Formats: sequence, C-alpha cells, structure tokens
Amino acid sequence: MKSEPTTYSFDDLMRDGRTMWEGVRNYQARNHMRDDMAVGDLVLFYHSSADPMGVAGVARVCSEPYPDPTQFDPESPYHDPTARDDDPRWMLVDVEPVEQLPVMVTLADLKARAAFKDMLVVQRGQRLSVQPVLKKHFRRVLTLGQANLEIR
DNA sequence: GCCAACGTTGGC
DNA sequence: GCCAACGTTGGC
Repeated sequence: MKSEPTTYSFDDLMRDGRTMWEGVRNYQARNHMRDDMAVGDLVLFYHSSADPMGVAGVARVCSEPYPDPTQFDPESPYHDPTARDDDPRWMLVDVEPVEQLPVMVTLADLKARAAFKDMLVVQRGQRLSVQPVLKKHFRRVLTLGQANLEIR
C-alpha cells in the first residue's frame, strides 16, 4: 500500500496504532482491498513521492472491507458526490502497524536487484496505490530491511 | 517542474 | 462503442 509520507507516513501509523486506508479512488485498488485482502494479511507500507521512496514498514489488515466514510463527507478532499449512502462506491480496510523496517528498502534498492525485476512497484508507469505482492518479494524485502518479522 | 503513463469523462 | 481531451499519479 502506497502513501505519500507528507500525507500519512509509517510513523503516523505507529503513532495512531490503527488507521482507515481512506481516499482510494481507483477501482482496481479498491477491488484489491474489497476482494483480495483478509484480516491478518501483511502489507508493505510504501512511501511514494518522498525522499527516499520505498518500503518503510510492515502493516497488517485489521478489518473487513467497509465503505470509506470520506466519500459521503462534503468537507473531505475525498468526497465523491456520485456515491450514494445505499450504494457506496468506495471501500477500504483498516490497517495496523507490525514493524518499522530497521533499514528502509528504497525504490532504488528494489530496482537494483534482479530478484525484484518482476515486482509490480518497480514497473514503469505502475501507479496503483494498492497492489498485490508476491510472497518471494515480500520475504526478500523483509530480509533486506533486516526485519525481525519472518513469514512462512 | 516536467512529463510519461494511464484512468475517466463525455461528445459523437 | 470509440476515442480525444483532460486530470491525476508519481518517478525523475
């Protein structure tokens, strides 16, 4: 999951303990949250448009998908006037922090390694803010980031 | 600040 | 249903 750290960083998530992944307004990204994520799934938290860019930490999905309340809020920058109460358009999940990576794994790191050649986030023009990660890539990021966490 | 990629909108 | 125009994302 990508976030611009000036908007919401991994540090912010650690401070908050939990957050709604609000504001996703892309159908494919929404579908990943709505259809492909389950409570307990681990997430790579990626800082985009930042210095440095890259994976800052590991988070975990901690809710079922539910309607993004900001779509109904006229005050919100994510307000969607076409969304109806009885037919919500945008869904989200909550996430909680698991571990900050002791060593951030930057986009440059990912691009420099053949192991990540087929990882979506390093592909040119890949803008999806919520995207699937192969287990082999996830493991490798944990290793490079010197995470304490291990996954099976 | 630039611009390639690419999703969405709306006229036809 | 096509596709040009337009807006946004996000790396550089």
